[in-house]
Amino acid sequence: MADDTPPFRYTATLADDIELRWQDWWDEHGTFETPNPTGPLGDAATTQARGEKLFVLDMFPYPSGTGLHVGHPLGFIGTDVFARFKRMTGHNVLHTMGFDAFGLPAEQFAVETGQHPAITTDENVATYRRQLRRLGLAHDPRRGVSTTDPAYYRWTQWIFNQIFNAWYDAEADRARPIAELIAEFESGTRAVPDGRAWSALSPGEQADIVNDHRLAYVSEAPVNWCPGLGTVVANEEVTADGRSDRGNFPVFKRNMRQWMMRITAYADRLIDDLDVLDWSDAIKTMQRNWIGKSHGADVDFQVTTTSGDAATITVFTTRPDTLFGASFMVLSPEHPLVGELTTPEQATIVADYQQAAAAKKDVDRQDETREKTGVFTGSYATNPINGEVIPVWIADYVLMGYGTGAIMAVPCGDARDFEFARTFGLPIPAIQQPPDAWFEAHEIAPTLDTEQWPEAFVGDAPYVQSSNDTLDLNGITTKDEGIALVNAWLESHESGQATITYKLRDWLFSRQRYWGEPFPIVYDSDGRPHSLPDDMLPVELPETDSFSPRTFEPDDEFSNPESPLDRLEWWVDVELDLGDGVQRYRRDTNVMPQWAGSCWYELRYLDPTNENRFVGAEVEEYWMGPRTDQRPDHPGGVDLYVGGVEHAVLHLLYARFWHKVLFDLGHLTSKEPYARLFNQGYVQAAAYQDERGIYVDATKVDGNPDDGFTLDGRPVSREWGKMGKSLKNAVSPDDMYAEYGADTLRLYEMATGPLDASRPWETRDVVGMYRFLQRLWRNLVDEDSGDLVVVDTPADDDTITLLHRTIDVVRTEMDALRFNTAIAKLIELNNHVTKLDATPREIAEPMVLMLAPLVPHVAEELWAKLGHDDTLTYEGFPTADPARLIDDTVEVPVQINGKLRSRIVVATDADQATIEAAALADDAVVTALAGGAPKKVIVVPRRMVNVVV
RNA sequence: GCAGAGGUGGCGGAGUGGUUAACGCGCUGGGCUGAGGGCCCAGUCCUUAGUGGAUCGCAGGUUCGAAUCCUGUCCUCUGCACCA
Repeated sequence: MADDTPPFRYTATLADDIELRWQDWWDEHGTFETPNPTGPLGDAATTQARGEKLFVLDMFPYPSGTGLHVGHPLGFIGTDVFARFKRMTGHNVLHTMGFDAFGLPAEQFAVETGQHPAITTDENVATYRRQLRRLGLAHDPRRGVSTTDPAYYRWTQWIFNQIFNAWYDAEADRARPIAELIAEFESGTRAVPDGRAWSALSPGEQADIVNDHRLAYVSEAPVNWCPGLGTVVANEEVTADGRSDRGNFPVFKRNMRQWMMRITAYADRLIDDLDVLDWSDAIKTMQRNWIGKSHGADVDFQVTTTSGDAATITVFTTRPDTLFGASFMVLSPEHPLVGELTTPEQATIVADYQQAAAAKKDVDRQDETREKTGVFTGSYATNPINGEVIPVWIADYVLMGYGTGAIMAVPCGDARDFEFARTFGLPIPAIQQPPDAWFEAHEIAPTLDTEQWPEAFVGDAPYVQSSNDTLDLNGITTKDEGIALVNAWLESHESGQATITYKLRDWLFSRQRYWGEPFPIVYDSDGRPHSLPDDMLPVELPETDSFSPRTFEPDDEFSNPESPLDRLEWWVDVELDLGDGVQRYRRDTNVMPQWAGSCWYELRYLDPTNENRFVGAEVEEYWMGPRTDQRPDHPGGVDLYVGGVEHAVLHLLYARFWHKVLFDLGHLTSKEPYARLFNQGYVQAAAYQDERGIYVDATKVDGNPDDGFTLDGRPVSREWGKMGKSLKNAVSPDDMYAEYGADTLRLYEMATGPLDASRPWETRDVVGMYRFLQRLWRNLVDEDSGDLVVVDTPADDDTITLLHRTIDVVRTEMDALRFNTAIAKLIELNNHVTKLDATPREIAEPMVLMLAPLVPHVAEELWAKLGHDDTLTYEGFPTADPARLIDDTVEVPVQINGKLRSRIVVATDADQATIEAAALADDAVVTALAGGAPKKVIVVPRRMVNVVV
């Protein structure tokens, strides 16, 4: 900077001074502390005075070791602007931020640096807090919880116990305390599964039955074992190509004894309640797809095993109406009946096929482009609906993990079955008459001879060749009707039943890692789990230096998980009195997955210091209770939740599940955690790769799109990607603070586009918003003296009108989270003020207030210079005078044949005839008419006139 | 393949039946300033320079009038994917 820069110009240095000063002021005055109606943070009077409640929430940030980049705070700034705006329009706004600090990446970072994860986590959190504070976010600092704090995870463990000590009553369609289940067994109102009397069971047998009902249960089941991570992971954490979400290691299906959460009990409610959520259809669709509910039927096919016994193959189908077209069956190679159905002649070929299928990686098995493969078992089954004897095959396109692991193949109506039948020369009977248009599209004449069909017909069409002695579908045209008739027939003939299946599996909840919440569970000498009572919580994570998990070669499928906690014999072995006198127990050595802490954090924000309850009942009802005043079916929950789409199925599904359990058990009044979800876009940035395809540091690249890009003289190629460490294109907010200040950064991020759109980061564009703030500053402050230059003389009429129009638009746009257009309007107003001889106070004050949510520091500073001695946080947002929104006269475009030819000025309330007369008198129109009469004149008052000649 | 979102100046984006292109960046010229930077003004599709013409992925259509509505088509992004 040169010496002659005016001392009070709005420079980065001045911005830095203003911003730090106001951040301290806000902290000292507790400006952003939000009162609760009651409880530890209770202040009923202030709560009342602040106005209607509003809970604004950002997705729980995970404090990574590399600190923030400018892409992270996009949503944080958006929620801050919105929350500040709402404070100024009479709302009691709750907005805070804590940290999701447990989990794999924290632990991996700790392993890399050799530091204990507790230390690195604390450092990372401190860095995040510093960087976020520097942005001027108006968070209530008292509520910023961390999941790694024992005072926090004490309640995470308490919630686990609630889930453990609950079961799902399918009849009541809700979770209930496990004690009520035991009471039902004891009283005999609920029958014991094997029919014996409850009192006849040993205590151990009783415990096993009860444990089988719990919402959190230990089970030996196929799980995703990831040797590269040394832990099992949930289905949701496995990518489509069978690798781990974190680390991209191979994942293997293995039977292991693990903790599961019975999320499947909630499948229907998780789908149905999507209807009452204000979420995007895209996210709702993703959740529905993940839950994957499909209606269909289980159909029983009778077979005779090679040893002559009768057996039943049950298949699941969504199209029982096509049963008449089932011409063969296909079992998964892993299906338990395969052995008994394989004839000696086929034994070798079947065994070979099974072996080949087992050896295939999931990746290969899911490659749909490959040829259909499969082998015949040698056995035949009977189609229950028409008595046809059909061959039983095995093929790896049928998966054991879905439905029953067996399908009936209806090749005429299913693309895969069709392809399979063609490949192996199996019959393809037609059971529907496709419409003529279908044949035309395939350029063949209509025929039921499927030999001529190029592919399966999938859709609604009249059934043909679909009848037996007691059922006739022929002529029926809708599949719903067909399904209903076949289902009824199957049930009355005891050959099957209507049923529903889900793709959703129970949630695998345990991890063999160190950096997570320990389970509040111990095992007795029989190996049965017991939850620890409240007064033994929290179960603190034990101190140890050996926090690294045992990991394996990523493809070492048959390795076994070893939890770091297993090694801590002093901690694992305990003597406790759980009611039956002091006994020895072994602690559970798993830890919870990272999702646990984020399943309920929004509830702890409400009442972070409550030591008696995870959240006070009245506090929860105040902040999250159903807003039936807004709409009758409002489920309750956070008023605005902002975050990226990447959590569409993981976090959002898990959190909804926990919330519903807590709701069922009577701990909450809201039945959903997040009433409104808004998905922000991402900040993308140019990333560069060298000739080897390795990403290089984007800040060191020279060049431009026309001449190409280089690094140290060598060419590099450019692409756009999500900003982050892996693409080496991160820009730190610290650099932006230093160069322009936080207000400029905030403004730039909000101005580059609507909040839900992804946008490229261009550091060189930031200067535009910096200049805007400089012009704003100069309109109010003398750059040489620092004195206010605002005058108390009234503003002229045009300026006042512009002010009110700006207020009108800015209010609407901010309320709708469209900050980019609000900023554009404010720039226009400021540009107009720039042209005035002096800035009238009656313009300056509302302009500063309107800018306050966006650029709070400079707004506070100007507000103070304008003579106010308190923060503007709770000042009323300016209100537009409706009379100022309408002019006396209006300029109306005059079109001739739809082309703009002239403009006329008429009174705003002029009637059609007056406007038409004025238009016809216009020179351009007179010329165009050349003395003739117009064919037609269209007049839209206040909008336009169109003269057709 | 299926589903969803989207294609607007050199760039990010406004505008969703009525004056197309708000606001910002970049670029060009001029002015102020000792240079730099900054600020101010004008311009930035074509143009024979006209109160001219074209234009919102492409092609049709509806309408007095289309970026906006409809049909088809191409492309991009996101999600799902042998799910029975």
